[in-house]
Amino acid sequence: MDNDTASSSERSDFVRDIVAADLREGRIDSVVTRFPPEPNGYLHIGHAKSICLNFGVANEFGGRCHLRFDDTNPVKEEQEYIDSIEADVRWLGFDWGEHLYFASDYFEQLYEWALHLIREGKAYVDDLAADEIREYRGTLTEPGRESPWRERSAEENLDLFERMRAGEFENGSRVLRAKIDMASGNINFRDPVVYRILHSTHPRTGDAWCIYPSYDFAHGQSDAIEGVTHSVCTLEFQDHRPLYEWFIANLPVPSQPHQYEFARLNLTHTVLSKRVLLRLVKEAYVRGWDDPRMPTLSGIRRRGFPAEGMRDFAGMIGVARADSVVEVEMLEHAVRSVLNRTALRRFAVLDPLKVVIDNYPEGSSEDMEVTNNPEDPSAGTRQVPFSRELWIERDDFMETPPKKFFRLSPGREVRLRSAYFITCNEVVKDEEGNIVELRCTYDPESRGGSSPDGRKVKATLHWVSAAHAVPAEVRLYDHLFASPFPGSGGRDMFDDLNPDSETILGNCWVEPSLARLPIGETIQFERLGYFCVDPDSTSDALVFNRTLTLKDAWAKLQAQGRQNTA
RNA sequence: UGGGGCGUCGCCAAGCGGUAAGGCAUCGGCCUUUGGAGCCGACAUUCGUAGGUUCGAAUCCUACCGCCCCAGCCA
Repeated sequence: MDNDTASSSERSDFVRDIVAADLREGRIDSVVTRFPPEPNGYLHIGHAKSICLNFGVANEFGGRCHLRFDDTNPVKEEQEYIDSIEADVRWLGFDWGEHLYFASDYFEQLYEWALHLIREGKAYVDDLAADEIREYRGTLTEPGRESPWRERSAEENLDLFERMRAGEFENGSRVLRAKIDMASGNINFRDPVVYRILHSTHPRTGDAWCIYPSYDFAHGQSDAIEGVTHSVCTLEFQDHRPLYEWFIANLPVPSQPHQYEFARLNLTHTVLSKRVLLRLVKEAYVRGWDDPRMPTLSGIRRRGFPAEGMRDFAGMIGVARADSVVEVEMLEHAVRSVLNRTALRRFAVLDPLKVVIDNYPEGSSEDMEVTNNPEDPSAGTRQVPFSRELWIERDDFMETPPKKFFRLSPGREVRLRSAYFITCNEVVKDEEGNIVELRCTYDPESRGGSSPDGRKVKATLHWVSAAHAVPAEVRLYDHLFASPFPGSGGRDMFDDLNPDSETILGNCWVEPSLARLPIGETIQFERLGYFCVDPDSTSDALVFNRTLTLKDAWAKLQAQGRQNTA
């Protein structure tokens, strides 16, 4: 398991500080954490932060991390989500070993503990309807009122609760509530609901139960059962911590876990909300949970992001308690940095322009040796066929080049990467004046890409031999949301969706070796960006996804120019 | 206006009484057979504000200001 990237293991944060101190001062013998997803959707980048934290801490301190599904609400949960979550955590690079658990494994024990509370006079069955409970709860500034059913006898409560379990009552007709303090400033203490009636089939327990524990009643006790020492969750659960502790203190649980909260991840141009992601999928704004534009782990995987980049990112952003919004550029940097080191370089032309080399022998071809990865000599070289007719990128040519355009133009000589120097002599156009072909000559002495006379050239272009190239579809991706803060300023988030988040190019040519690239491997199209094969590919129809562009100084210049003239 | 949190560079984030790490972004320069990568340099006299304690404060105290979370039988 490659969990110890430099960035994550060297960094410290308040959670790691607490764990280190607890270990050092003997409060615990070994650390136990858990990642507790509810299987009601797919995991996203925000979850990755939590996964890296929980598994990372366990790995670094020689403890263990459990994967526990918080499956206490059967109306929203599905087996599909359980399966995808397991696959995503594994993909991220973490291993829970034998420690796969489900809150539903503890339903019987939780039920016993509910009985315990009733016997102690610390819980009661309430007949109030949901809206009445809300009314009785009071407001943020006014205390609540006690339910008329609050003082039932333990016997009556026991009888009613058993009958709730037996299925005698309808959904919503009664709940079990902890009896704490209706006047507490902390609303979680105003007799929180502990069990509700839900006649619903559960993905794991089927129809064995029709009452289900609430999050507050299930979570801490599950931690206690598993011997979790540090129960790490996000900030919105801070107010629940006193309740978490109340249950632990009032129940005969086998261990004393503690809860710690950190700030959840927010990313610019991105929405990390299961509710919104579910809507994007259900209302077909995207093609599915694994659409390459989705911030889900399955989405970024399909997009070509390496798990290592995701982990490095988690290490870079740190863990703290202050609300924050991380710029996506940081994630993109982490991904590019891994890919620059590992991705094989290949040639592909996305918007082809024909080049004919007049002085190159007709009908012949030769193999050029091309470096696979200049960052990694051990990646070796490959042979790429070269011939008289080639495709180059349309925007690598300009008939009347502006000041800082270094690429090909009439009369100008450039290098074809790892091949020859060529000079453009003639621009061929159709009746409408569109450039359809460039007539060029090459310098046979410049084979490999340098001239014996030491002649310099200002640009290097990528190319593909027309006779050998393989056709492909290439899907370009950009931020799903055009605004850095979707939905800010009172706008509807969905109005901030980027209409150009996906651009499909159907007329691309890639070098022959790409016909056999396996799904899941991300490579670099030289000078263009990182790409991977999409699972939509078939043996005779290649489809590539653009993972990320390369940083592009020329594009930036152009953008600035456009801004200045606008 | 109840309760709980948080405020250090454009964005993350170290710092835990001894005189502001690092990363991303940005801007220069070098180098380059990817306008990629790499390299070098610049980038907070100041830590929400105002007072106080101290030889010394981002770190301690007080007050104020701002932002976030909580009124699901969701998690």
